[in-house]
Amino acid sequence: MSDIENTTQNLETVYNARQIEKETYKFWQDNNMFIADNMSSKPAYSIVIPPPNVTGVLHMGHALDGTLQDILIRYKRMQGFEVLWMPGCDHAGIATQNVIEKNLSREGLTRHDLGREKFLEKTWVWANEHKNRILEQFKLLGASFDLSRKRFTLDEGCSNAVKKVFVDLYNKGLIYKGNYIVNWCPRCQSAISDVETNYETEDGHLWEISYALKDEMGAIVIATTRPETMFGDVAIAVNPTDFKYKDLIGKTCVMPLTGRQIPIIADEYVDKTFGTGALKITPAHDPNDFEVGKRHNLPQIKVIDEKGCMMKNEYVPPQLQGLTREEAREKTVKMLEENQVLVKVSKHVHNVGKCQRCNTTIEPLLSTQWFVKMEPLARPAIDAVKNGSIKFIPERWEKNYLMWMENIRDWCISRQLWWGHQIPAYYHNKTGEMVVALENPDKDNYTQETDVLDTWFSSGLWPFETMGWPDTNSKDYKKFYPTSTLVTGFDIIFFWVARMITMGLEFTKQPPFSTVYIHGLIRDEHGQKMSKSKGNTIDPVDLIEKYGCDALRFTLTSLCTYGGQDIKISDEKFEFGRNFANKIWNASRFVLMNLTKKDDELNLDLNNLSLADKWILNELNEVVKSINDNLENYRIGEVASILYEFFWNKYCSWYIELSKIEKNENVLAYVLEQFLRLIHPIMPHISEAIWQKMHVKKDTKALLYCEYPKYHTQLLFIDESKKMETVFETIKALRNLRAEFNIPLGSKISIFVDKNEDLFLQIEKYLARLAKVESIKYSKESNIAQSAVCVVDETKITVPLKDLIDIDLEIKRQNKKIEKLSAELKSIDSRLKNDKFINSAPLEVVEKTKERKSELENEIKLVREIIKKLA
RNA sequence: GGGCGUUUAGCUCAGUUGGUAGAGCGCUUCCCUUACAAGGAAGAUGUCGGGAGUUCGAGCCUCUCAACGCCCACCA
Repeated sequence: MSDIENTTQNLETVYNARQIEKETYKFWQDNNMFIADNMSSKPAYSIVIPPPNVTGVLHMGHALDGTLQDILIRYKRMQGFEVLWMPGCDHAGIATQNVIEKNLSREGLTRHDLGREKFLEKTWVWANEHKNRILEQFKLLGASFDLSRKRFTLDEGCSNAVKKVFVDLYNKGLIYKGNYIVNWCPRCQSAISDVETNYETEDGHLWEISYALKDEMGAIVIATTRPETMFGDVAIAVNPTDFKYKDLIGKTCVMPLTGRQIPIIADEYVDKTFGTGALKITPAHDPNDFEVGKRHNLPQIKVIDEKGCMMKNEYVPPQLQGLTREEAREKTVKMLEENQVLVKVSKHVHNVGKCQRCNTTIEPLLSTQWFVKMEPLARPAIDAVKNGSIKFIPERWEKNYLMWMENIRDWCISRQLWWGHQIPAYYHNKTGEMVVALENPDKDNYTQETDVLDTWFSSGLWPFETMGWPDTNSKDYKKFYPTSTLVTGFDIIFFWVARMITMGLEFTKQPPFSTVYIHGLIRDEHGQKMSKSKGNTIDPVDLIEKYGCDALRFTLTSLCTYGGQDIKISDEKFEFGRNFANKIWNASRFVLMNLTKKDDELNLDLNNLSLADKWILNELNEVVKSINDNLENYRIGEVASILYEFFWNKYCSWYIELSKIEKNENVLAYVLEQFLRLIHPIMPHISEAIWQKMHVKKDTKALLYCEYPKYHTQLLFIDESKKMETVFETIKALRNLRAEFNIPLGSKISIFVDKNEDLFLQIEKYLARLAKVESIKYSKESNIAQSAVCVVDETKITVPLKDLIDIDLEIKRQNKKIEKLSAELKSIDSRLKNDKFINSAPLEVVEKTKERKSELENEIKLVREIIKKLA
């Protein structure tokens, strides 16, 4: 029939995860199995990877995120979709520039020593060296992404897309340049956006400073947490309804230390109850003051520079000029004290803005920046989620997204960095006239804007810039855009997801994806965020080396809950996946060793099945149904536990054991093969490797391409399944009895049963092997004087124990059972006696309860009789 | 200030149409039974955070309180 090559091969005795994983991944890659075909007639399913930073190394977050994407991709591939998982990296503006600058500083250099061009050259060299590293690491996860399409947010295609988007938005009036107060990081030397600013609670002080009134006695006392900014004050503001200060509004006061004169104004923004109820207005260094200043047409006086130092200008006292913010604060306070204008100092806890990248305290600073007007872009992005064309899973993130979108503020997109997309605006060298265009209109006379764009500006275009946009006729764009599912953590919903949605809708008129699958964040065993500085990171590469990639994937998957809770991990947790992989290997090894037929795939003869065969097929069928259902609904953790339970506790513990008694090779192989398909998305390597060894019909080249199992009604065997459950209960009861009476497995037992003769005849061989039952006799009445008895499904199984029996022990055992049964009966009884239950509960439930009642009553009756006879 | 999440066995956590609780690890006893000791068999363990309500019936729904965590806002 088949030649020797087609014979199922045996598996190695020891499961060497890493070796198998390396070989298997190479097999897929060498055969180009991850390459998407944009001319395929199959329906498309596509995912774009959240592009990891070029600076990055693989961490547990990637491992989880990558695994989940790969599971979806592999599942859909097996379902017959033409899948594309688009890989790539992000240029990570600030992060990368920081790395290069740090390297330079070791040589005692700054980027300015090199100049822009040289610096970028150096950065490109570094980026090119590193941009493959992280995607190479993703391969260790078994990622089935299409590396032939690998992209980079600074590559030519992305750069063109960025330029086009910028110019279009500008022409539509949705990008503007202006002088505004922004979050300035004195260390990064750049503006950053609101979402890149984190607030930390700090212990500070509230200083109350007296400002003397001009031309009259008296003073007004203001409260501030930042006295060093006072040199930029342009007014004192009080609440118009504050009677304390009613008479002062409109008057002028004289600033301490500098003697500059500023007006007292009224503005409703001022909180009467806070501090002294009087507020100094410093528009150049506080966002709220900036607004107040604009309302009252006040000047803006800058006293702190881009480095966070006091400026050298007429407003700052000479002895403070050039000092850092911190030094200046200390000295200012001292000076105020000396001048006896410091009225009060109190401790004050407040929130201080920090740069997300380097944790430096943000300086709100007046500067000229580029902004995207978000409100018009947000509206369709809100609608898309509200009308369901984009769905979040879990749903609760929708609310989060909508709340942010509905209160959206303009997005500061310019960064004073060199690494990134240089803004396509050009200034005339002489006139200063500005042109926003794809190309420099005249290289001799125009100079390009030096600012670059926020990194998230280009990643916001990721789903379509990677598909060939702006060429909407490109094959990839037509086949794979819009993408299907976006998989990411909740921490970048605002940074990334929201921006992709706004940009996608604006420029492609379609939502960039239909589902956003949000998973939890990986934390350490104490629930702390993992970070290098805390030293609590776990390296996925180490875990893969130690436990294997499939073990890592399975463990992570099994920890995913439907609600997307954060996942706490520790090294030992991965033993769970390792043990399961080992179990799969060993069970498969047993099956393969026992296959004699050469051509056994799917030759299921439904007319020639034993009770056990029907049971396992029925179980498998139920599993198939529920796995498909759960995968469609992103309940991936559930999928892992269902497969674990089925394989370990059904297939291995029972079916394989039964097959040692009575073997049906077809079923044994069929169930294993189907299981390998089912587990493949989660544990791709081990399943593929075993499948390659067992599969003989090679009509499909790889498990990766096999059809994902489907539910079949002809595999429903409900009655047989129930019977098998009785068999298992019987075996368990007998084993329990053995354990309780300390009967060694070596000594066989005989049993008497009073019912179900047909079934017991059928399962005699099972009981013989699995419960060491020597003989089964049938008798309505059995002498139980020297016996132990178990009752399974109302069948009385009597086990004569001769002198072995300890009657007291047996009575105790039976009484324990009565107790358990009675407790249940009691509660069921009270339910059934309640007319309201009978009337209002569904008929089905009432019937079920009644059935259970009669079952319990019978069992209790039987056990009572047993006790009576024993006593 | 606003919003969200969590609180279930010693530990880590599952538990979606409401029908008196599950897994893994750990623990106890026994077993190297010819796939697997990273294994097998048999067990023990919970007033499901507190309180109230709806219901015949609540871990699950409503309200309330408490503890912990996160996000947004940013009263100087």
